[in-house]
Formats: sequence, structure tokens, C-alpha cells
Amino acid sequence: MMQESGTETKSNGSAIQNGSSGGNHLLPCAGLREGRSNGETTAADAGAADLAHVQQQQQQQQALQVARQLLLQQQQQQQVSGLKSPKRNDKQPALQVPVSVAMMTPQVITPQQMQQILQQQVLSPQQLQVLLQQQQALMLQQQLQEFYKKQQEQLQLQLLQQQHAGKQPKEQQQVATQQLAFQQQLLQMQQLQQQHLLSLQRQGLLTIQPGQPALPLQPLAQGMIPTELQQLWKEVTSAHSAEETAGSNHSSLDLTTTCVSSSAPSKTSLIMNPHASTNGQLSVHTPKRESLSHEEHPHSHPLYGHGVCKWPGCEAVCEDFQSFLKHLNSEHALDDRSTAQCRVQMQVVQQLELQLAKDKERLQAMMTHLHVKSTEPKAAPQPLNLVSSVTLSKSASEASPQSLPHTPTTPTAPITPVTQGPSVITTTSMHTVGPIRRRYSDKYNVPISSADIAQNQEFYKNAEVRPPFTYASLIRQAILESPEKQLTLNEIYNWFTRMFAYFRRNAATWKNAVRHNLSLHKCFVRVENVKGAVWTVDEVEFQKRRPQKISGNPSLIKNMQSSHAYCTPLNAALQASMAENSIPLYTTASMGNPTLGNLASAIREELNGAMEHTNSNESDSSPGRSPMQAVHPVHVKEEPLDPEEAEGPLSLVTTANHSPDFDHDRDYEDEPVNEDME
DNA sequence: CGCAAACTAAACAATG
DNA sequence: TCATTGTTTAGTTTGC
Repeated sequence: MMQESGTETKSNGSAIQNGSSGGNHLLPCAGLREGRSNGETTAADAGAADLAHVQQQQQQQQALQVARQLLLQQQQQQQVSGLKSPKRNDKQPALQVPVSVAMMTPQVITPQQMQQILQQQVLSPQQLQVLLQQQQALMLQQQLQEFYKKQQEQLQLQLLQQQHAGKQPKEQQQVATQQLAFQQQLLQMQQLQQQHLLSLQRQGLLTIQPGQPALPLQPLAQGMIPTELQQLWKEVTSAHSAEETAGSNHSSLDLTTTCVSSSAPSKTSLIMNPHASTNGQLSVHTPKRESLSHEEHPHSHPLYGHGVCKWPGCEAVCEDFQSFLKHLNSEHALDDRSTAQCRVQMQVVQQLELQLAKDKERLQAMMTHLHVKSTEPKAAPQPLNLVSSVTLSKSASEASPQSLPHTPTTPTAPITPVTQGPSVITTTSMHTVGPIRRRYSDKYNVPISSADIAQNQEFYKNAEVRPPFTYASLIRQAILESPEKQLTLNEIYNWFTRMFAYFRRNAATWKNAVRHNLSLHKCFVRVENVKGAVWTVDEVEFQKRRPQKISGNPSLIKNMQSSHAYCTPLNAALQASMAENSIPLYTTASMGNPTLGNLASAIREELNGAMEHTNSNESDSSPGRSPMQAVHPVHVKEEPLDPEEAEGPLSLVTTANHSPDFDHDRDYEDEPVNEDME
């Protein structure tokens, strides 16, 4: 039969064809890789978490200041280059972001600015997190202040009119009642926001600097949560048409010179003006799209492309730009639905940003722990430099192909964008995913990093970024994540589309590739099942696939193996290895470089790769492997592994984050190819 | 430069 | 007939 012959040729006599291939070949350290996707800590590393928390507290104290300094530097640069209008942010992915004048006082940062910060990786995770939180608070406060002013004016006006009229006691009473209710509402919201701010401050995430008149926590200018704010906005402005409202409020919001049109819109104009040129849509990853200014390019619009309205979930065909505008005005006017969609989009962006912050925080913690002080231009040479520096420096150059010369003494200076999109994803465990996909790293600006699907799954779910993993690795991951360690082809498809936004388009291409990989690689074994054919993974074969990546670097492997074999905490292994081998290079060659993160990723990837293909499995009895190779795959993780859990045959996969039925039937069939995303 | 891995595309067959 | 599944080949890109 065809299936049998295919199986035989692929299995090469060693394959397990009964679907139980995983048992003795499961990666021993697996099963924990997903346990930290939300930053929780386990008992095993509670101490480390506490330590990290303390460090985080300290670092957060400096985060805002650093961020402001950075932005001030950017502002100065851009003033020099003549970029002053907040709308002139196109065509320059790197330094396109205008910065409002008063950056030394808390200001709302535009999505573009945030994007720039993220892209350039100039902020530590703590800094980013603080920045994000503070921006939220600032926007709320700004909006609230304006709203309060407006409301007060209206009330006063009404009262004044009625006093002059001296009539209509009913109306007067009504107004008074409204005023009372309104103030009660504001008080309630004030309490809410105070709690929020207190919470932020408690966490050290929000630093209210002394002597900041720009941030007076006025009694009534607090306590607003976004939805309430939006609702109030709508109420306040309901008398006007959407267009007029957008315009008038826009100007009325213009408290802060240039910041309003670019920053406040991240919430207000998004809500109030569906035509806002900054729609924030995946701003982190699609800079070119949002860089287009509607006003400056009359026929280009972030929500319009290829004759299709790109409003989320719309895709209405508009033959020309005018019809698009009509469509936009009619279908996506200011109403509850559009507002809700905006909110969703904002949440998507926020989620991505938070994910970024989290991962950068991890990286920062690692760096801190590894004594890599990013503020030191040059670190003292470490005593041990046993490892071939070629490997690591090579990795560094790979990891940051776009890095430009810059002053090493200003490590946080936003000199150059390093990468975009997935560059912000830290490499974390990814230990069951396996080989990363190097091929198109430059083409897609994908850094050389073995990002962790579990850790970054939210990112890949939302961002149409090509995951830097090979198809084989992804297929394997999909299969191993399934409860039965087997999937039908269609289930594999579903996993791809569920886990990666990237695979929600061009289905014909990647599905073909999936089938191709399933057929081609011996590690994938087709098993006839009651419900048809399913695919399983032969771990032995999969591990065999790995070529020697760092063959010229045996000392590293040796070091890793000798000191940290068998599921010792892998981060400890990394730390030891880096401390003994990598740090000198690291510190001398790249200190102060914004590509530190990429370098670290590259280093870790090297370690991963080395260990992954040199190691067999714990119980591996494959012939021809030396005992030294019987090491767990060092997919470096940030948390120690639980040996018990790691040894269980089912420990390869945890399905904590995996809901098999989650949008299981959602079908991301061939969507029209969106070239502008490529 | 050669090699190998990975990717893409496509042809083709079997199956439901 | 058509879509899906699976196999295979060919060409290209990329990293070593």
C-alpha cells in the first residue's frame, strides 16, 4: 500500500509505527517549557523570583528617567534633522518618531515612539514596562483633565444660563441632579484610578516625580478607567457629529503642544476619529503601514490597501479611495461597534507590548544575573575565555546584521534600529521546538533567536511574523503538544493557524510545506489510526536530524556537559557557560550595543544548538553515542527544571496553555495574499 | 566553492 | 468531479 511503503521508506527500519514512539525518547527536560508563559513562578525558583523582583524594583526606579532621556535624545536628533511634525513619521523606520517637547516631564508617548523604543531595544524590560504603565496613566489623566474641564464648563454654562433665565426650576433641578450624579461618578472613578495608580506605585511601576506640575492628581481628574472614559467621552460629545467631534475635541485636547495628535490619539482619536491616521494596528510590527499619513498621502490609508478596507474584520472591497472613504464613514463611523473594535485592536497591541516587556524583562534579568552591566562601556576581561571566540562573535554578527557603529559609552542611546518584529522576542526555552529557522533571517528581519513558542505564543498568535523555526520543528511541536502525541494533518494545520498568525495566510504554500516535511523527514511517522492516519514524531530521528552546528567549539559543549548535565537548572548552565566562556567577548565586543539582546540570544542559541544535537535523550540507547552526549538538550530556560516532571514520559509536553478545542474548527483557509505584509 | 538543510513550487496519485 | 492527503522531484536560498 502507499501508506505502508511511505512509512517504511521513511522509518528506515527504526521508526516506531504504533504511535507510542514518544515513550523512551521523550526529551527528559520537557514538560516545563510552558509553565512560565505568564510569568508565574514555581516553588522551585521562588527564590530566584524574589531576587528578580527586588532587582526589578530597583531597576524600575530608573526606568522612567532612562526612557525620558532616551526620548529626549531622540527628540534632539530629530530636531536636528528637521522632523518636527508628529505626522511626519514616514519613510524612516529608524528615526521617524517625533517627540513632543517636554519629554522631561511625563508625556504620553506616541505609538510610533513606543515602536521605536521597542525596535531599538534601548530599554530594559523594566523600563519598557514602566513606560507602558506610565503612558497608560498619563493618557488617562490627560483625557480626564480635558474631559473634566469640558464638563465643568458645560455645567457652569448651563447653570449660568438657567440662573439668568430664572425660570424652569424643573430643568434647574435636573441639571443639579445631573451634576451631582456626574460628580459622584467621577468620584467613583477617581477611586478606581487611585487604586490603579497606587497599585502601580506599589509595584514601582509608576514614579510620580516630585515637582511635576504636569501631573497634578486633581481630585476629579483621576479615577477614570478607559472604558468609562470612552463612555463619558461619547456622552460629552454626543451632541456633535462624529467628524466635528473628532475635530473639536482634538483641538480641545491639545494641551501638550505636539503630543496630542500623536499620543493622545492612541486612545482618544482612535475612539473618536475612525480616520485617525495612527490606528495602532500592530504598530510594533507593521511600522511602514502606520507610517503612512492619511493626510499626506491622500490615496494611501492605513486602513486601505489593495482595494480592500482593512478595518479589522471588514475586508470590504472598495474600488477606489473615494469609495473607501465613503465606506469608512458609513460602515466604520463612530459607534459602539467601531469603538469596540478599536478597543480590541488596542488590546492586541497592548498584549504585544506587554509580551515584549515581559520577555525583555527576562533578558534583562539574565543579563543582570550574568553580571553584564549594560552601563559599562567595557567590562573587565573575564578570567576564562576558553571558548572559541569565533563562534560567539559570529553569532553576534548574525544576530545583529543591521547594527551600526555607535558610541559604546551610550549603551542606551537609540542609535539604530536593530530589528523589528520578532527581534523583541527573547529567546527562551523553545526546547521542544528544536532547530530554529535561520534561512530568512535577513529577509524577514528575523533575528537569530530560538524564541519560545510557549513563552511567546501570544506574540506569534497575534503578530504576522514568521516564526524563526523550521517547519519540521513546528510540526514536531504541534504533535508533541497534543495529548496523544499524534495529530492528523488537518490538526497540524489547525495548530499552525492557531499558534501563528503568520500561517493564517498563504495557506497553500505552508500547507504544502507541511505535507512535504511530513513526508520527507523520517522523524515524522504516519500511523494508521481508527479515525484515519495520524502523524507522530520519532524523537530519535528528529534528534538525528540536527547537524553539528558548533563542531569547532567543543570546549563549550564539554563545559556544558561536564558541569550541568542531566537536567540541572539550565539557566545555571547557561550562566556558567557564559561566565566562563562568553562574557569576555560579550562584554568587550558588544558592550553597550543595543544588540545585546540579540547577542545573548545568539549565544544561547548556540548553546541550544550545541546541546540539542549533541545530546541524545536521557534514556537514549542509540549506538554510537558517547556518554558525554547523553545530556539533556539545553534549551536554555529561565527556570529550573523539575527532575521528576522531566522524567515522566508525558513530560514532554504540558498542555497548560494549549486548549485542544480552542477554535479548533476555526478555519484560516487561504486568505488573499497580502503582499504588503511581506 | 561545495555541501547540506530548509524552503518553495509543482506534479502526481490515492482516497473519500 | 473535487478537495484532501501524501509522495516525490526540482530548483532556490542560506549557512557552514
